[in-house]
Amino acid sequence: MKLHNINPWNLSPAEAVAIQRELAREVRGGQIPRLRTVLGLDVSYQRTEQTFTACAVLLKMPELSPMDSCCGVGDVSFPYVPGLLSFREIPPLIPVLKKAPRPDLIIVDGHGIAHPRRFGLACHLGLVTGVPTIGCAKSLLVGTCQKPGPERGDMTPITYDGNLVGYALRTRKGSKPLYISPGHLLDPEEAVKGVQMCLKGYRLPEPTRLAHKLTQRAKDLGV
DNA sequence: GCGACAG
DNA sequence: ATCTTGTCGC
Repeated sequence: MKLHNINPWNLSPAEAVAIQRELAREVRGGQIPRLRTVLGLDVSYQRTEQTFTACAVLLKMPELSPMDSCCGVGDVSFPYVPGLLSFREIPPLIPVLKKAPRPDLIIVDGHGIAHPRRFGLACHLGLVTGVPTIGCAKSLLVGTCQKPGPERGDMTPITYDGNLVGYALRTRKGSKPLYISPGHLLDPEEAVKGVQMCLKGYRLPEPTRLAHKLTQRAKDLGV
C-alpha cells in the first residue's frame, strides 16, 4: 500500500518527543468499518547483532484465515526508549507495509493513545498508512485501571490524566488481560470491538499472534 | 529526589 | 524484545 512520509527517522529522543506532540493533533476517532481484511504486524530482534526481522500477515475476515504475508530484515536504527517505541519499530515496518495490500484494519503490539503524549506506535502507524489502527499491549505504559473479571470479554476502562484512553480486556479465561487502545480513526470502544472480532481462543488476537509466529520463524530461517 | 517504564 | 526447562493450573 502507499504510505505517507510524515517525518524523518534520524532523530534524537528530544526531537522525537517534539514530533509526537505535533502529530498527536492529527489523530482522529471513528467507527470500525466493514472488515474484509485485517493486517497483523510484529518485529523481532536478534540477540547479539543489531538487526531486526519485521513481518506482516493479512487475514481474511470474518474467518480469520491467513491470505498473504511478507517479511523484511535490516539494521536497527533507534534504541528502545519507553514512550518512543514507534521510532524504533516503524522504520522496520515501512518496507513490509509497502509490499502488503491495503487492509481495512491494522493491529499491532503496543499502545495507541494510552501513551504519555497520546501518540503510541498504533497512532503513528495510523497516520503513516491512513488505515484504522489498534494498539494491543501486554502491559500498561501509562494510566490506571481495575483488574477485569475472569471471563473472556470482561473489561475495565483505562484512565489517564482524567481521560478514557482504552480498555483492559480479558481475551481468554485464565490469561492476563490485554491493554487495548485506539491508534488512529477509532474510538476506544471500537478498538475493543475490533480486537474481539479477531480473537480465536488465544490470548493474542490472530493478526498479531500469527505475525509474531512468522517473525520468530523468519528469524530462525535467517530470512 | 525516587521509582516506573509498550517492545 | 531477549536470555531459558520444566512445570502447575485453567
